[in-house]
Amino acid sequence: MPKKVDHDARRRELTDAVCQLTLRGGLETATFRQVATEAGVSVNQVQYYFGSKQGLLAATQEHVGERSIERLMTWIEATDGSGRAVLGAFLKSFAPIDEDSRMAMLMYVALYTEGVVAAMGDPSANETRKTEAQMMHDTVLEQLNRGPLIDGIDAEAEATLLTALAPGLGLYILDGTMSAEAAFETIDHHLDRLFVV
Amino acid sequence: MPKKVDHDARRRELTDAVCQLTLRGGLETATFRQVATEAGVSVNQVQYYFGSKQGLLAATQEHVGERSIERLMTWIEATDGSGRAVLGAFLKSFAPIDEDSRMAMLMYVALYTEGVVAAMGDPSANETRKTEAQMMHDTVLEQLNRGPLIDGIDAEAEATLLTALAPGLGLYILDGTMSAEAAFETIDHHLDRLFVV
DNA sequence: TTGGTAGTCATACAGGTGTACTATAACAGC
DNA sequence: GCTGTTATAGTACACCTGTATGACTACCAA
Repeated sequence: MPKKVDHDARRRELTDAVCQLTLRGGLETATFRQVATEAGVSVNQVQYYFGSKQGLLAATQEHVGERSIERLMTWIEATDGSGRAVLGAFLKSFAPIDEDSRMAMLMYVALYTEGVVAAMGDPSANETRKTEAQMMHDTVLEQLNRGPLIDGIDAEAEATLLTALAPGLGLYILDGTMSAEAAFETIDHHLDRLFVV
Repeated sequence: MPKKVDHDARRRELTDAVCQLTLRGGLETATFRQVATEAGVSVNQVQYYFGSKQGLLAATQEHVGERSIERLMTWIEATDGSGRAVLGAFLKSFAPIDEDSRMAMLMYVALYTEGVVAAMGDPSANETRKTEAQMMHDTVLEQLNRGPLIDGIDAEAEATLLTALAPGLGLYILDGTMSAEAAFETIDHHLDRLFVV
């Protein structure tokens, strides 16, 4: 048997380079040559581990998603476990407040357009996104249903609102239009209206 | 004096071609040659009217913004003029429900990343965006203050929430995750909570 | 009619792109 | 130590990018 390397680790180094470059100069600067230079390897190594540019970007998207989930977990672990606290943590985990989360959001937006465009030509290409959105909605709804909710609150409708609110606020934080504190206040203020204190 | 052409009209034809191409294959397919072909003119004409690629994209962004404002006006004119109705129209005008508004939102997202990246290197480059966000917030707040609001409603906090909610919902409509009807219901449902009926 | 400028086109150029290909180095098993 | 597979590097290729340049056309003022 020949030389053995940790493929996952190598791949992650390279997708990290993609993120770093995107953060500095946008997705269009993440070329094979730039990625290779950033990671300190040859151009061919990028080909070798991903096959094509599309493969590289797909893997990057995947890795960013995984790290976002990890980040969410730490947010949740820091709570008291109540429905309201877990929900708050979930929503706030979307906020781009440090380099990691900024990068995640930026990458998501950068890859968003081509995803939408691709979905127009081939609707089945959008199934992953739909599934994720459904999961997000369900998660929010689940925590809402743990209550206790104020009388007359429509959990389903609130879940839809919160599911859209969180990324909306995230974008404003990302572009420097809103402070993270203001966004968190907005979330808390609205949760105050839903949960019995 | 030599031949005279309507520069604004020519420029708009070309930026329209950029939008059309972006809608079909993403912003990266909107090259000088593709734009020229789409508009049925020579490559040089694009140079002649915009000078550089950056000039073309900047003009495109501007034209899309202008058309969004026009679209908003038609939404508002269709209302009874009450604070609640105008606010609802304002928020719903962000929804990408036809080809025009879909294109506007897609272009906005496509140009968003480089805007954010540019703002990192040069914070002053973000002033326009900040001004627009402030104007949006003020507009929402103004209509809220026309009331009549239910007792205890914090208009300032609600303005921030609605300002983030509208584009958040818009993104879900754009990527096919949510129907426009569901988004409108979400907006109306929340406005019901703010305004006295 | 004529001159001069605005507009238009075709083409050239230097540089960058993703990818294919070939050759070499490193290592695990025999 | 040898062997065969994996990993890595270097390079070449065809194509596309934005931009610069020079020639040609259409028009209006004189």
